Amino acid sequence: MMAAARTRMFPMRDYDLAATLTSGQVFRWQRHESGWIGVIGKRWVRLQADPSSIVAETAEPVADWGWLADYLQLELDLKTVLRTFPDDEPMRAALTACRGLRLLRQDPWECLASFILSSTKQIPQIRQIVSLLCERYGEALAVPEGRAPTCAFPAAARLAQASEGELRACKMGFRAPFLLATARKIAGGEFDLGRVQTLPVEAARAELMTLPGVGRKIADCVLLFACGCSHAFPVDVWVQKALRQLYFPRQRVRLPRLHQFAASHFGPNAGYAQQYLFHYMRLLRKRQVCLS
DNA sequence: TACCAGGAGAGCG
DNA sequence: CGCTCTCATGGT
Repeated sequence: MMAAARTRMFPMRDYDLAATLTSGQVFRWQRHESGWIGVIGKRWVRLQADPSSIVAETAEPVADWGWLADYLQLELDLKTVLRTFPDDEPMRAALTACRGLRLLRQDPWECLASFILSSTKQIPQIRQIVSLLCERYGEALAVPEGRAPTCAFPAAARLAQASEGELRACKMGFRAPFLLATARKIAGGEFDLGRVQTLPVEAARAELMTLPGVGRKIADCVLLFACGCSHAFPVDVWVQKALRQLYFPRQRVRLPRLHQFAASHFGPNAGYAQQYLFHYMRLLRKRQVCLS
């Protein structure tokens, strides 16, 4: 048994931490000097990546780092996942552009709440809303000496006590009543997020979609980013654009057909492939990738 | 200024 | 069923 320590080095290859933390699956990580500072559960965490390892630092000594290995999915063999992607031109381009991109394993409530806030918002705005929410409703956390104070993501029970007006003051606009109603269903025990994780994907999706403000896309985000359903394939405006442009050029294809195509074309880790397409499209827009 | 953003839900024919 | 409109807010 290793002694409890505040830092730990994990040997790791093929892990692009920057791409992973900025690819629109999580909204709280901040680049700081040469590393990343964020919160996992009720722990302040700093991550530092180099080509062969990830070094983690916490505020208080840790004996069992399993929670971090789980969050970062350190034991996942990326090459095995990538081999299940279809060998077509769009995927090859996305793979080249996004080498080392990973999927995290998030807390279901934080993921659900964050994506309820995500609808028709740009990622920097989602980050701002989530930041305000944590600052105003989250539990204060221990941080190392000299570090800025930070808070946990607020529990459903805490948000359930807020008023719609207070939530709107966090700049979430028309999403406020959705988040509030969902928080109250979960806090009141009317909806069991833990049980959803034990259901087959289709049943879990249907269950999630009974929550206010949760449609197909947000349900799929929770399934993929928090429940480990690597087949779940969230289709947002960017992924729609990617699928239409790359796979159905000059055709009129409706959303249900895109879902059907995605489910059959991208294999058992379709959701993983989806994240590569999403990130690839964003890199293209920012012109940070070569087209040829 | 006009348009768009990791959508969902309601109303319409 | 398929389409359109609305819902806040901030960025380009």
